[in-house]
Amino acid sequence: MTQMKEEGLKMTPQRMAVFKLLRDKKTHPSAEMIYSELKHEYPTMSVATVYNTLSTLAEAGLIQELSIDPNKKRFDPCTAYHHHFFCKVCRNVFDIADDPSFSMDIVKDEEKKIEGHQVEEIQVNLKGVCRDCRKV
Amino acid sequence: MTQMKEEGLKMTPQRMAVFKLLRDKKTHPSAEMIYSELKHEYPTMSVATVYNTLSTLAEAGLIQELSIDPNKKRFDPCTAYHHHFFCKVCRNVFDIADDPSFSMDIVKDEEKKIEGHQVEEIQVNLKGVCRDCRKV
DNA sequence: TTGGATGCAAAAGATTTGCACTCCC
DNA sequence: GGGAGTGCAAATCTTTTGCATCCAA
Repeated sequence: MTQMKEEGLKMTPQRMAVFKLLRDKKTHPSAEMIYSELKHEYPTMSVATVYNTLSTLAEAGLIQELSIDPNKKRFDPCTAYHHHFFCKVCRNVFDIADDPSFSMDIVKDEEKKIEGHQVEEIQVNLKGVCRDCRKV
Repeated sequence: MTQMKEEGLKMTPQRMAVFKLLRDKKTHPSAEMIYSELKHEYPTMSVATVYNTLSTLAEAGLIQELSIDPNKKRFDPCTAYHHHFFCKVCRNVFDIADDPSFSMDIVKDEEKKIEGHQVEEIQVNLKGVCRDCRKV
């Protein structure tokens, strides 16, 4: 939580609540999901604040914005490199460990260029049906 | 273009126009971009038709829906496996060849499961600043 | 002929914006 | 005290939906 202070961000209750909720959940929630959960504890909190906070935290590199759910942005408190799996049925996002038998060399070198483009970020998105939904 | 017929889809002028435009452009346009371009040639075409057509073509496997632009869905007429690069400055999407030094074994096996999840689709998304925007 | 496709407008869902007020540093 | 952060509502942008009409097969 002190990482926020290190980044020069003001430690407001709202920001800490968003950051904490993101860390406590493994669901990679969207802004709306975060808002729904927090408004019980912080009845005056507004959606705008949630959106503001999420982009501030993402810019500071404390969280990661995922482009895996086709309908909305999802957020991950873990910025270490790993893959994600999106279930087309339940729409949950799962973390996938960066197994060596299933990784890319490129990711080891953040400064690498590809076909002349400066790569700053890599997201590996798997989609399908998750283990829970397959059973149904 | 005959692929549409093979998939049992009606060959309407609107569908053919969307499919053709997608093939002629390398920009991986969004629905809105496609609509803007086509409404000159087909003044009565509606956005709904563009959206309908895109999801129909995607379901039939003739095009691919990309989750790389955080703000909107983008579409790719090439369904062969390859990576994509998204420029945060100009917001263009570039194709990246699936170089062996930069690929994943997993993609060779469409039926593979990962951590119990059934994988149907893989998208590798690179983000950063494209070669053209770096020069500016 | 006829069921699927289209066009239109309204609605829904996600995100942003403007601005006055608040409160962290 | 000052400026960043917040709350609220309205606006914007993307996508979906309902329904009457149309047309490819």
